[in-house]
Amino acid sequence: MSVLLPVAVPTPAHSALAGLLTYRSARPLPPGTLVRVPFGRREVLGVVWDGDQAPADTADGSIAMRDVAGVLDGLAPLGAAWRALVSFAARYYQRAPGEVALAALPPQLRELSTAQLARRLRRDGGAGGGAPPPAPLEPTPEQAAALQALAEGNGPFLLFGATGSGKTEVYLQSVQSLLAADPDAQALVMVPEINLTPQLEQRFAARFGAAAVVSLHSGMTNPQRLRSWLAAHAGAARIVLGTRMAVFASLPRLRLIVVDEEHDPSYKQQEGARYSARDLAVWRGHSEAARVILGSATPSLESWYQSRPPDAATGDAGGRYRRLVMPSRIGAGALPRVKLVDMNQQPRGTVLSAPLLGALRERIARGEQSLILLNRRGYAPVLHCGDCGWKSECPHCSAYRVFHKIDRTLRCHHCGFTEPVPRACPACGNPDIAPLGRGTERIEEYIAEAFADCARPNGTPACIVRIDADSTRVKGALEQQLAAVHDGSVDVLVGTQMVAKGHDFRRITLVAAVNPDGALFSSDFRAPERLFALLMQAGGRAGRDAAFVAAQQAQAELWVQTFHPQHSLFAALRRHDYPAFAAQELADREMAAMPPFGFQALVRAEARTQEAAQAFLQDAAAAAPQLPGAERVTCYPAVPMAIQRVADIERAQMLVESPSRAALQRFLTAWQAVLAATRAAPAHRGLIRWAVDVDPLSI
DNA sequence: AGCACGCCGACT
DNA sequence: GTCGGCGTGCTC
Repeated sequence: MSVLLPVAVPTPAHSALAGLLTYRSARPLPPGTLVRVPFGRREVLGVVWDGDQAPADTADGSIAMRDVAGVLDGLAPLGAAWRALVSFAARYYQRAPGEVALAALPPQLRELSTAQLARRLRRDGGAGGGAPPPAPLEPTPEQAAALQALAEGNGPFLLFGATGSGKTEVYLQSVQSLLAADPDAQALVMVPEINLTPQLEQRFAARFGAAAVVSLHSGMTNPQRLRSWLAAHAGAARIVLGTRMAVFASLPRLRLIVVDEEHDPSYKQQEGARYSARDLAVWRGHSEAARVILGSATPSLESWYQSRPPDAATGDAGGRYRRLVMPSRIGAGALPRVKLVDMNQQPRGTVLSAPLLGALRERIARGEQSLILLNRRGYAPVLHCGDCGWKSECPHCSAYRVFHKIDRTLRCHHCGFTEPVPRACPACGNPDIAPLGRGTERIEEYIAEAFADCARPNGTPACIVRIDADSTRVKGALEQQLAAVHDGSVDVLVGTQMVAKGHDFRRITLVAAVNPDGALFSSDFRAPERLFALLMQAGGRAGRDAAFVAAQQAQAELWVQTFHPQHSLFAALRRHDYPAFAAQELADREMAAMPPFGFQALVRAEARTQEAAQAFLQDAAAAAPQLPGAERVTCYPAVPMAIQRVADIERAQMLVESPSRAALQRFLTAWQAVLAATRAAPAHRGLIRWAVDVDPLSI
């Protein structure tokens, strides 16, 4: 006598067996139980899933079912809420439930045998524990108002707080009142980067005791991750602090989710199941009746729009989030003065303008620190005429076409419109047109030369340090370089956006963005949003130490060198006015039916040849118009990806768009089978793989 | 994704 | 003659 069980196993993303598999078991096992099951020639970890009758494909006896090989007893089954979250994520992001489920579990669980796990559980059994008496801080009036609104409403909340307004203290006190009110409750606190978890962990551990707090992020070793995961799953950990992966933590008594810096792109997973941890956090909060707080000084336009207040004049009922505002900086200096340098007034080819150079030299002479921000993101190149300002806009879209070096074409990644690269500027005939931002490779060398003759107050030469992905490749290098900045031995710090995040450079009084224009005119429609956030954040770093700034009798400054000083982004930046920037950007997005007013998915295909990759996408789209939802969905032509070839594999993509999220969802779900069938057709032999990215961050 | 099976070039 | 290249096919 045996029972049949649906089991989520890590099946490959796009194979015929994308769903749950059926196994036999000698005894019934509740959903959520972890099991080891034979799969082909190996044995894998699986999760018993929901549904009590055997799936149709196993009922007719055409598939020989195999027996569950082992049960990981001793571990409480994963809860219904967790399974619902995984099911939703798999459905929404178009992946197999097993793939999402197994990716959400700590890797070491996959390797541990039943006996090893039992030993492990005995050892870690006593982890966790009561919190020591917490020491609350007196909240400012703004914080008190936010906390009261948080306590009274259900959310989700968008906490719109300036850099230095004390958002973290609001998180801490929200968690604190939750833990005090409910002795079992758990809180999940997410941050974008691994670098930020140790700092935040210290603050939480200081407030709640080290035993109550565990971390979950990819920088941990597998045993550490397992330990944290088990503590959360058992309810021993009251607070889980982690990066995007933590959104899938098993938290049986979850009551509060905080997403700090909610606008940060690193909340979007960029491989495998491409989920947005911020969006899943909102879904999870709703599903488990947990309060959700999204916090940012420069919210994502999605969250900002979603938190708009009702408008009686237009009859707009408002967004689903509740917006809480904390505009004041505590204990920090005034916001930095913004200085725009019009690069049109500078000699051609200027890297650092004379006024900026002068300001930097002054700081060195006074013994103050400066931060120079380089924009070196791999934006898909947009062509540009240095004489008349022409840029490679798409005549059919409000998007910029991308320069493809490989076949010297300009392609719109939105609608697919393609032309050969013109010989000369179509607007003014200048033959010298080039990708925007060309020549920036030399910036770092130039900066080193520019300050070679500069001396600090004590006469020693100025110290210039560069921090970026290259200079920090060696483990510990970042920490070492940051320490040098903190102890004051560095005068000018040169870096990419990674230095602007989270680090508190209190003695920096000048921040300069020397080449931000690429983001104003980018093929990526979210680039302006990211630039604004970066500049606001970097500016917020400057002059945080009010006493230091006052002692220097200087106001912190944020310098921006641009060929477009009249751009509305800079006008808003000058006033530190995120709402004005967001209003303008949202108006543009609405005109173009882009997110949050439209919904997108991207299908990517990889093949031996570009033709094969595109043909697959075209054929799959050609077979799509009858599918449910298709009447409200637009499939654009397939285009080569911006980075067209990687390791001799050609890559193409197709944009799929709809004004309705539900229609897009229905369409994508139905389309999976078509894509799989298209892949299987003999005509598409050369195709290597394909994958769907729902709500892509860039197209 | 793994991990097989299967059919063609340079080695003991 | 084998060892090993990676093409393609399967996994309840």
